[in-house]
Amino acid sequence: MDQVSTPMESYISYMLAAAHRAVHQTLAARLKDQGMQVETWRILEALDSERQLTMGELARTVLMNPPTLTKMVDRMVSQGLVHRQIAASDQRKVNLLLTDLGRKRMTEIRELVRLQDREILAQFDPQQVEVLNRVLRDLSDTAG
Amino acid sequence: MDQVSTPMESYISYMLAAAHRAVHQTLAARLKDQGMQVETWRILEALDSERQLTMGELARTVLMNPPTLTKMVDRMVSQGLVHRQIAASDQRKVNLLLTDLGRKRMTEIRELVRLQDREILAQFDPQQVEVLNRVLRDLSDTAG
DNA sequence: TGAATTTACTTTCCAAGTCAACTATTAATT
DNA sequence: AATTAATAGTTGACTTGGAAAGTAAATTCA
Repeated sequence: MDQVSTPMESYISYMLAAAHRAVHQTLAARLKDQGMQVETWRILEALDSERQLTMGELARTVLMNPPTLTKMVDRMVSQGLVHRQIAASDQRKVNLLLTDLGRKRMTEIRELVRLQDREILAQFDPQQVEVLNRVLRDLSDTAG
Repeated sequence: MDQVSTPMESYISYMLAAAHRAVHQTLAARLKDQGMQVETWRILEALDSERQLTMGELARTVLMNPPTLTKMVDRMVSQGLVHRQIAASDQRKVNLLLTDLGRKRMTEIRELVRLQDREILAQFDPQQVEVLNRVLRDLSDTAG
């Protein structure tokens, strides 16, 4: 795969898109074998770390727009991975909770993701990894 | 905007997605004011640097799947930004060419993109920028 | 040479995403 | 307290994206 050297590579938005796409696609392919989508796993993972996440909080965490999340959660509910619970404190809010199946699937998939992470990071030295994390974190705050 | 610190941030695929999303969204918002989409601009830019790009080459360059590109090019043709030309050497191939309008729009937008790039990179020191470029380039080769 | 294969691109059909409008609930104002 | 405004989430109409099939041209090979 010889990627032709174009001036495109001088734009950060492009380089980020390219790197993201490559990493996302390999991960997606692996998870697909397990009948799992990257975004679906991300939701499960987020629900595991913070308990009692509302739809809004979750949307921000998993980088989705609210309508997209609502529809994806609908599918996940019908797959038995999560269930909705109206918050007691505020009836407008919806808390999402993992089912046992959801937690089980999440744990399995998590290992695959960590494996890929290790494979990917193995090609860089620790300083590079540190800079990457630092910079990506700062870039994430670029937008509101 | 206080992004809660979650273990999500320990996954590279997530950090890449977050950084990409943030940068993409601010850029998209600016280009939208000019009635331009990021992907549309990317196509124009690619066509400007390499002349006589076929659909397939272009798809790889601008990080799109062929069917998606075909449809986007259809729209761009009807907007008068590009036009198709069947390659003389191989009748299966389609060369895309910038129109005068396409080239004009591209030049205008390019400045906006470069401006944002400068703003973003200003917050990092040169070594960080160098590592970022190096690492993103390597990550792009993660997938085929 | 002509049948089979590969390559380039497009189309089709269906799944998924998005904007704007909508409902319900809570908070703020006067 | 009653009205208005703001917030949380969902819905609906529309657009876009993607996998797989379709078309057509070029290439391989028997």
